[in-house]
Amino acid sequence: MSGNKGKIRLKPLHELQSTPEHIELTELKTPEKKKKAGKVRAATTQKKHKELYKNDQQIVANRTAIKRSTRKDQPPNNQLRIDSFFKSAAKTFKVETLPSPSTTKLNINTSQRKPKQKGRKRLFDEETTSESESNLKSVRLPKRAHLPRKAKTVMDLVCIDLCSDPEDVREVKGESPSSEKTIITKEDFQSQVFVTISPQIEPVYSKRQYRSTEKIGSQAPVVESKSLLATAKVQSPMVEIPLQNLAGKTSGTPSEIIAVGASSKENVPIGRRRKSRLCPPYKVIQGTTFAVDGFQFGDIPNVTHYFLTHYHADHYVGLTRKFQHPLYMSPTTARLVRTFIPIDNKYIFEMEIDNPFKLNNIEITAIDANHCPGAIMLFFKLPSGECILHTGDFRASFEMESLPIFWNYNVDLLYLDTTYLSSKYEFCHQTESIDRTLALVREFRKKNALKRILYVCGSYIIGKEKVWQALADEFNLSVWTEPHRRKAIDCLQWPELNLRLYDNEDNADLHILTMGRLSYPRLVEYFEKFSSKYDMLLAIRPSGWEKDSKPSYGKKISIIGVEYSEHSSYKELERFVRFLKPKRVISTVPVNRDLFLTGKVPEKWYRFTGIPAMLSNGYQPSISTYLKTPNTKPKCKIIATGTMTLSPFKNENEHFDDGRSEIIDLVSEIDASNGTTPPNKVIKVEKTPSRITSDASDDWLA
DNA sequence: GCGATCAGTT
DNA sequence: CACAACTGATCGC
Repeated sequence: MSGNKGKIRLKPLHELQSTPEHIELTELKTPEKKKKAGKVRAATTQKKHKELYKNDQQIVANRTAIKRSTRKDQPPNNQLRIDSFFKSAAKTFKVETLPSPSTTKLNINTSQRKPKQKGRKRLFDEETTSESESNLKSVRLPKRAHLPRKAKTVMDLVCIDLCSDPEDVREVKGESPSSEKTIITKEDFQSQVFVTISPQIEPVYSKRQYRSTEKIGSQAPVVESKSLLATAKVQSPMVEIPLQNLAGKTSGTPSEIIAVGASSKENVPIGRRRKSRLCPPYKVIQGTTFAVDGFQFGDIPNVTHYFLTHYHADHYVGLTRKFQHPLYMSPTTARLVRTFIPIDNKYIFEMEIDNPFKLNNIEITAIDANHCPGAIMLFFKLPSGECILHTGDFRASFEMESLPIFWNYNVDLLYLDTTYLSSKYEFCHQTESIDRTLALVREFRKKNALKRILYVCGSYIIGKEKVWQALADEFNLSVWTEPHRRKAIDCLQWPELNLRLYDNEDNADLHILTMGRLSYPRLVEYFEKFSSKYDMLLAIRPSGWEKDSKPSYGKKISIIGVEYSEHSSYKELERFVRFLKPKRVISTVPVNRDLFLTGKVPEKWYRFTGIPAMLSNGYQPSISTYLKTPNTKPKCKIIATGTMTLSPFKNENEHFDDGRSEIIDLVSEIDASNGTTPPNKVIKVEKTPSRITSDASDDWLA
């Protein structure tokens, strides 16, 4: 693995210096029109709904379902199980789920629901042998019936508006959060909280209404509102940052906001939508002036530098051409941003992976996040010595545990991607997902050996590339994708992908399409265009939600759902947190689409006595990391048979208390305070070696 | 046309 | 139904 060192490529800071100081923390006026350098949003052209498949009565005949084994102990023959190979890996990983208050909290919704059925909802029934016209229509037709957007009102619905006026909201909830659950009384709300009022008659309820009573606590007010729930949660121990320091300013229009108790029906027009929301505390790194993936909150007070962890819409949301602050990201993400969001290039700064640099006297290292291409985690070393890791979106892996930076520094505070923070989320390694996919497709090809097959694979703008790359390689397929995604892929500088790509869809046997197009009716529609050239279409849908889904095989259209996740599974999360053993953990993932409501990581994962067993064993890369990474060799030093170190061996005595050691760090320092960029200033930190014992790196949890 | 927001989709 | 990450529509400027 990399030693988290090397050179960095940053722009001279003096170019940048003028910007943060002179930017007013008010909203910037729209600049004069620039050329259309790329749209973030897809064109919103009116889509005409065709009548579907009038003559397509025979589509779903002849289902010869190939059963995919979902049992993990019975992988396909051709497949090597990672956790079998590494005997000590996931297999020996046994942790009881704990009935912590947070878990209860998270599962409240679930517990009130009907018993779950397993697996994804089928698009069409397995037993059905033909799909009637009306059936198809019923799937396709129900577009949304739009209600006018202004049609919000407060009737018996009380809306606590978290987002309109941060100053006031802060007063409400800004008290220092206690470590215990806070009970909020109805009076608290009625005396202080503001609501959104609108003059319209028709109430528009969101799909899900919340009765917050049981959810917050028995004494919580009975109010139906998603936002109220959020407000309450801000006081919960999940948010550990005092809001006073972090709440974002917004430009809430006073007319939008009136206090509870005012007459709701006479009403102030809702007017323009609020410009920005209140910034949740986890968007700003404690003890710094850095914001991570927080672009939809206007100019966040006291924030001088912004970071974008990866180019996915839910993370760059709010990032527009008007953005005028220093913005840091990986080179890949930077290429994507430059391609799709016409931000002035002078604000874009690239961080090379594993190469630390300094900003405001804080050392920052970008670490590969094992999410989508260009996704990074951020490691901050504060002048106080405190270390903070922000995972961004990530998929924890054994390989990550090999990173020296995690061995050389204790993580005091962990901002964690808790997307799958529930024990029900368990899925296999990506390589296993791919193996399963290939096996299914191989079988499909065998059964339809004489047929001409058009392959379709679902994808986001970026992400899931490994799936279709494996398909293309295995079956020697030429690939085409939609122009927008093609532009994105070209930014990835991933030669193996580009080798496979063709500009013309007619020359390609594998089409990469937006996930949303992989529904059965849309595939039928899609296939019409190619029906003269192909006999069948096989769609592969890779998603974390495809667990236990069965392939649907039709006469023409077949769909295979593949369990494939770019986020950590529950167990991977737990393992990672236990490995790092941070002092505190803050979740960065909202639950129920409420920015202020995030998951709570079980304290058991990081508040245990003693040090993690792994640390006592010294530095241990997983064997796969070691074997696959020839670069590690220069850093390795065989010091005895059966013992090795991945760190330069310098001085036996310079061990930390916990037995860890530190490798050489090369740090290019940029002094933001005086605006100068010391030419290649390098700070050398040299510390001691690591002790390597065996590769039993996974036994420490047992 | 742009940006914000919401609903709907896999 | 869960979720992430869109896509598409609408609204206000």
